[in-house]
Amino acid sequence: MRGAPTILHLDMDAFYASAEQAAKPSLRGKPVVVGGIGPRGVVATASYEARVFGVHSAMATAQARRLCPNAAYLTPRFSLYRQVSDAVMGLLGELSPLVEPLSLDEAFVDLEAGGVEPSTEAARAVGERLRRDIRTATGLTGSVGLAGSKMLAKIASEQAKPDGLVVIEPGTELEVLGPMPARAIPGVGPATAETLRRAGILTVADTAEAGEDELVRLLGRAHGAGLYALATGRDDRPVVAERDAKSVSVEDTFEEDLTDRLRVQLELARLADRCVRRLREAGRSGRTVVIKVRRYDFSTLTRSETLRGPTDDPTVVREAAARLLDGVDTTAGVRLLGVGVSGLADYTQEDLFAQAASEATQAAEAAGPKESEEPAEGTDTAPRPRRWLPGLDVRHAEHGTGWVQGSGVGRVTVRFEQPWSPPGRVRTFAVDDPALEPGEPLPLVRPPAGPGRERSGEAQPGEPGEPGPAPEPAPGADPVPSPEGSPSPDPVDPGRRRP
DNA sequence: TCTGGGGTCCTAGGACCC
DNA sequence: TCTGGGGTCCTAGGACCC
Ligand SMILES: [Mg+2]
Repeated sequence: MRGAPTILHLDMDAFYASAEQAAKPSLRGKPVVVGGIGPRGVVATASYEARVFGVHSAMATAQARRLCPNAAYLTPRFSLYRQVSDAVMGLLGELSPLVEPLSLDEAFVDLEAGGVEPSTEAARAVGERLRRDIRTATGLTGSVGLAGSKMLAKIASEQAKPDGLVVIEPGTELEVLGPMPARAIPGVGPATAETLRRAGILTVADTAEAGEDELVRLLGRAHGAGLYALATGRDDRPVVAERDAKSVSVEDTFEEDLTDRLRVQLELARLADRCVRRLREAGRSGRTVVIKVRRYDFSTLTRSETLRGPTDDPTVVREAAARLLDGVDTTAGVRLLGVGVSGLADYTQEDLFAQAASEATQAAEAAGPKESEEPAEGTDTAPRPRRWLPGLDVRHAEHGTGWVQGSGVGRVTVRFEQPWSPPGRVRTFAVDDPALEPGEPLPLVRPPAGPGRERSGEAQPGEPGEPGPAPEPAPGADPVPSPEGSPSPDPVDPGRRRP
């Protein structure tokens, strides 16, 4: 606890959805849902316009479509969100060396460690300036909470949403916290809230009143003691700059349950390769391999095996995963598979032990050793068919850059617009039109077109042949409804909503 | 037409060691 | 030897967060 509100929590507003609206002028002010597009997808972020319809994070996309059929449903573009996140985190880094990112769109900042005078006025001024700078640099809004502890800074930013700033003055913690539902405390989720409710504990004040012993009895040692401290306003957790990851994992939910054992083995090997690729990109190796299997009925199990030493060898991880799968019955159908590696070490550390162990296993199984660096046989099946997922960037040889609005029955609908253009128009192409290719996200704020930036004779990214405001689509030029992606032609025009 | 993907931390039992 | 007891590692599962 501090005497001045110098712990800052930043939370970007509806981050993914807002980034999409900033990138796609035709979606501004309209309901936008970012998340899994497939039959088993869930919502990652809904824009505020979509939340009005009851759509929220973690909801099945299918249910969101029922509630809000006219929203634009977009697949996430993490490369864009990471770009924006890097810019925002860079601004935070100018405030203090102590920045603790919690996700792409959230972070704590210790302002005192950055030399900000420990007063409400100074902290507030820094917070407001930060919000302006974020808007200028990214075009997006973020909300800021300021308090004397992490928990209260986070609660303050929640209260500040959207596009606001809230200070919780040190000394007022308990009167602010007391009436709030226990669920408002970070770390109290559905299960804990239910346990507390059954014990008659509904508010934070109730939680504090219950006492530490009772909470430990209900929730266990660590959780009970931790919750008691937070409920009584005691929170001395320091802001710590980013730590090294402790595990790397990859998982996939399949559109339809897998029943064929060979297919299950193949997918698991692919996942192992993807996991190792990520591990290597991070410059790490790991000692424990874990697989995850979610069956048709959503029952989920994990199996793990610890090697004698850390590895980043795809063959070693693939084989460990395959061994672990041997002990799992998958005959009734599998909806998800995952592969993870934990017990991470710097990958410069030798993994000869693990490789030796793998070779021993192979010898025991009388299986000839494989090429270590090659993807598993059959796991690198090259061209999966190109999929035009709604929301993704495309470039057309003649019309410039745009994004996929929907696709189906052999056609793909593209809206040609850029973050800095007026709303653009829609055109439809055959899915295999050679003039159409996947594109990269454009920056949300137009890069300064200073001299020296131009590439020789090439047009600026996004400039189609025809400048100026886009005309309305010609009647009849519109595409057909799509089984995947947004309803065409205009997913969000309220004037076209069905009754 | 139910229920993603990437993580972190905690618990609990058995093995093993001191 | 016990009217024992910690640590630590491994494994499996679960809660929680964004
Ligand atoms: Mg947010």
